Amino acid sequence: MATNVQLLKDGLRKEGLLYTPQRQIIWDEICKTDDHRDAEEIYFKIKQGGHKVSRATVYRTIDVLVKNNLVRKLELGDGRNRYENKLDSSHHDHIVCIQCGRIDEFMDENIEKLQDEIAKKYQFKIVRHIHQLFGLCRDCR
Amino acid sequence: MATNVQLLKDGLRKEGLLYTPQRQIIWDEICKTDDHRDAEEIYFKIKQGGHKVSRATVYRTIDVLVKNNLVRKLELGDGRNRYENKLDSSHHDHIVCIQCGRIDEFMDENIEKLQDEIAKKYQFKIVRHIHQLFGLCRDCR
DNA sequence: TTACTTTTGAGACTCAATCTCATTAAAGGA
DNA sequence: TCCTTTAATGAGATTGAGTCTCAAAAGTAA
Repeated sequence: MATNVQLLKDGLRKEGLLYTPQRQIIWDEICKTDDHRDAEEIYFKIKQGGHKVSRATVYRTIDVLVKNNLVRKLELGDGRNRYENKLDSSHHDHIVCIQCGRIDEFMDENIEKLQDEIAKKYQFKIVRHIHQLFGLCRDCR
Repeated sequence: MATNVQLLKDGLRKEGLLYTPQRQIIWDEICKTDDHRDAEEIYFKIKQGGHKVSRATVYRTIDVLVKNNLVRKLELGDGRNRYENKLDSSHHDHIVCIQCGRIDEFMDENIEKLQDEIAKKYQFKIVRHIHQLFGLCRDCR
């Protein structure tokens, strides 16, 4: 956990933000699992853990972490954003089971390259992308 | 517009739903442009056009049209879904300018194939996918 | 300590989307 | 045609994720 503390401190300093107990609690909670959880879940887990951090602070801090590349934001289009820590931070996209909610991660060098070509063709400077496959996983089909 | 009427009627019949003036008005409005508009925009355009259709009916009908493959739903992750008619319905994905909101369409056979391979590898049966590139368009970079 | 800045918390607020339920319209007999 | 049944509509209430407000608390620097 020690390195995680430093990661957070560095990220905050870089933005000119203060290091606070609340921000550490939130960052710790997000680092606890590799799940893809929404803000509400994270908020309640912190509450359950006996810590007192307000909902507003959870949302605000998650935004900070996303901006500072410590957390990846997952937009599944169902109205709730999910978040995952980027501790083992290789880029990947997601394949989601519409039945059971299972989320797997995939990464394909060739797709990434093709994306770059598309960007060039349309003269866009890409800053991020979303690539999600939705379907039935092996247990649900 | 004649064929559009038939498309709607067929789609509705297939689902055991009734053909109604409201549904026709909504479908007409969506066919009017190739823009990517949100439900609220479509609702107000109908209102402006002098027709009276309730917001609830607009939302409900759009859902029906999406389910019946007459309309494509675009989830950009900004809390508002966009819709476009699938009259000239070749599959495509979207490249979005985060500055001016411009939305272009792209399609890459190779990416589609790679997706299929990923699905196979993870043993998913894919039913839909989202692939969006976000960045700055040539006018905004 | 003092003066100043940033962060936090509680709850109000926003806004797209959904739900409720009484009313209205359509379909299919007889 | 009228009657019965079923489906759709409209107005407005409700939901729910997320944001905003602002007074209080905590941090910073001198």
